[in-house]
Amino acid sequence: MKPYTELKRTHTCGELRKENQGARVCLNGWINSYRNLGGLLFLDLRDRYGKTQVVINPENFDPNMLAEATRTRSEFVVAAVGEVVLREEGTANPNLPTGEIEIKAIEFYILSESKTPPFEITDETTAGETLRLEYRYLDLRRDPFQKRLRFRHQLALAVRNYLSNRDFYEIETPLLIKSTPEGARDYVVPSRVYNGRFYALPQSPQLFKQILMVSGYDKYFQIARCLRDEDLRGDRQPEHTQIDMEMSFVTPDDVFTVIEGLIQHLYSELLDVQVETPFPRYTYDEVMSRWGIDKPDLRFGMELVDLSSVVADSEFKVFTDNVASGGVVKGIVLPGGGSYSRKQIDELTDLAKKFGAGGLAYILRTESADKSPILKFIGETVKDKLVETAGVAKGDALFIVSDKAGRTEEILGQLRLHLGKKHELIDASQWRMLWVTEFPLFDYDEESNSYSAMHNIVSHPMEEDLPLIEEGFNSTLPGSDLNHPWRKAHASQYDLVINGWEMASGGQRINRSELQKKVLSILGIDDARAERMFGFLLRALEYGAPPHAGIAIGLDRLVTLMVGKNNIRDVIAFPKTANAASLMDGSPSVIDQVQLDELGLSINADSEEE
RNA sequence: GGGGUUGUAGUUCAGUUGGUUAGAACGCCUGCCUGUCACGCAGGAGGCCGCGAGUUCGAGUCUCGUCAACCCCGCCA
Repeated sequence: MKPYTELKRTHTCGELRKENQGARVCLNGWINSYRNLGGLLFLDLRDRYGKTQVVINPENFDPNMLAEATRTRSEFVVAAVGEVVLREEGTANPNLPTGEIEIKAIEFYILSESKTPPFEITDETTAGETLRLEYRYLDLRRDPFQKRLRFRHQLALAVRNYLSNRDFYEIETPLLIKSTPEGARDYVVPSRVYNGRFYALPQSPQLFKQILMVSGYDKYFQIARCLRDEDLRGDRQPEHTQIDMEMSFVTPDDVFTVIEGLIQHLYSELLDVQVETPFPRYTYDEVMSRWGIDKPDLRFGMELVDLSSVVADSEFKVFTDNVASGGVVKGIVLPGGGSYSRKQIDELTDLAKKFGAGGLAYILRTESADKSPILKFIGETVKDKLVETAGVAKGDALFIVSDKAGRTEEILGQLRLHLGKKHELIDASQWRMLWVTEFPLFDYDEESNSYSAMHNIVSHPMEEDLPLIEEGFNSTLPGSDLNHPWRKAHASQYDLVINGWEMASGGQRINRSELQKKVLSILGIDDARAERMFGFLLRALEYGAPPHAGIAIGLDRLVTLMVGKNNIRDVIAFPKTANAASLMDGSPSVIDQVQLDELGLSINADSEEE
């Protein structure tokens, strides 16, 4: 066999056309398929650029090379030297860009053999995901994956160009950082030099990008890996990639403008979709009230309708008592739901209970009558008023939940999503972007009687709410009281939502150490602990930190949505399973005793495996 | 941590009320075939029914446990 230096490809498997007729070429590629017609041999070579048919006629063909060609099987890597010829009349393949030509082979070599793959490398596959994750290198060979990873590359490149053209610097921040156990659980890396100490892998570059603002790099971005040791979902992996940004001497409006321009640019460049800007903005309170979720999918209707005042005059104590004690009664209308069966109602009720509802009331409207189990309690008048208020047409169903404020909305929000998907009410051709703003600054936990950060510890309170921070310290109200100043404070914090996916999250950051310390103390972190955990940030804030704001876009999610998939595994080359394992390389795995000794670690006997 | 779904040939699946030798398609192997491109035709090999207990005369099928994958809640931005 010739040395490979003489067998390197002259063309890819996707580029030859009839204009190349007569050229002597050499192709390298994988055997996509082979067809032996009893002498005449057709081999389809594949690489990431396409497929080209090679034909071998045994007449006048070197017998040794013919033997090699005959034993060639799927996924062998081969080199074929030959002449580009026009296919005979009627034998062109219109399904292939290269289908008008073929390579009439002169020489043929096997560069590398392949075992029979566990599943066929085809555009569409029925192989299960477990198998495909174990043999990820074969799955990635498939054309849909080649296209998606190409799309991902192009998107990342477009992001870099767009931001670079607007004076942003891409600056890398460290992967080995200090563990700050706020928010998600850290992935932790033991130190060899300092036995008993640990680095953490970053959940995001948050604090480092703020410090870059202090350092004067007033427009920063980074396509950054972020790691979180939390349970997985279809839209969550232990490591994901963010388009992380921060700007100084700006307000949130400036961030919105940059992001809207970037998103508009990406959709236009990559999908040829023209997106309208500015994106609509809704406060957190408004989206929770209208859609019952902080990331509403606006591609379909079914907004929540407040029915509290309508049922307040009814005789139905379940409703009236709830409203009297501060609860709310709300409903959603399912178009065409008037024909719902007993069984469908029961299923939906079970689902509502799963989301925390005590029960699910309903009114089914048909041409002939309105059916409802609560009719005898609420009476015709209130029923008609409900139907009118909610806008229930004949043939529709009204589903009603009566519960505490907040929970009612969340339950209905989940039901709305469920019904929207189930009855295919979602217009998949739409792209609906929106901003959600004015999140609560703090979450209050009833059990531990303490505050936690709704987003993160560096969120700047909204300017008009700054007095509430001070008032809170002097308030005599218990933290559980909804009127406590701290519970009324909002953060200058915003999310970008696209088609019901939380696509980006950001905010204006605290740039004065005094305020930062106050917020930390509200979160139950005293000065000593604050110094231990965030001392480096607090100190940096003491040396002239400019007003700054930023955001991070979930790159995996954005790509997933743009390529029309619904799981981020489909746009990540080497993802983990739902149990955070990699089936391909077998991580996580046990390590040698030698390694443990060097790190000064020992494994508890009861947690040891194998 | 909790709930749900699934696990049978290399792959995707079927498998009756618990009953004799567990099937199909694709893939794989062998032979034939000189214009195929989902090539065709003929033949063949291939099974710890995820794993472990239990019930039973008898278990792919029923029960319990366990493992794995997927989805959801908690968790997470």
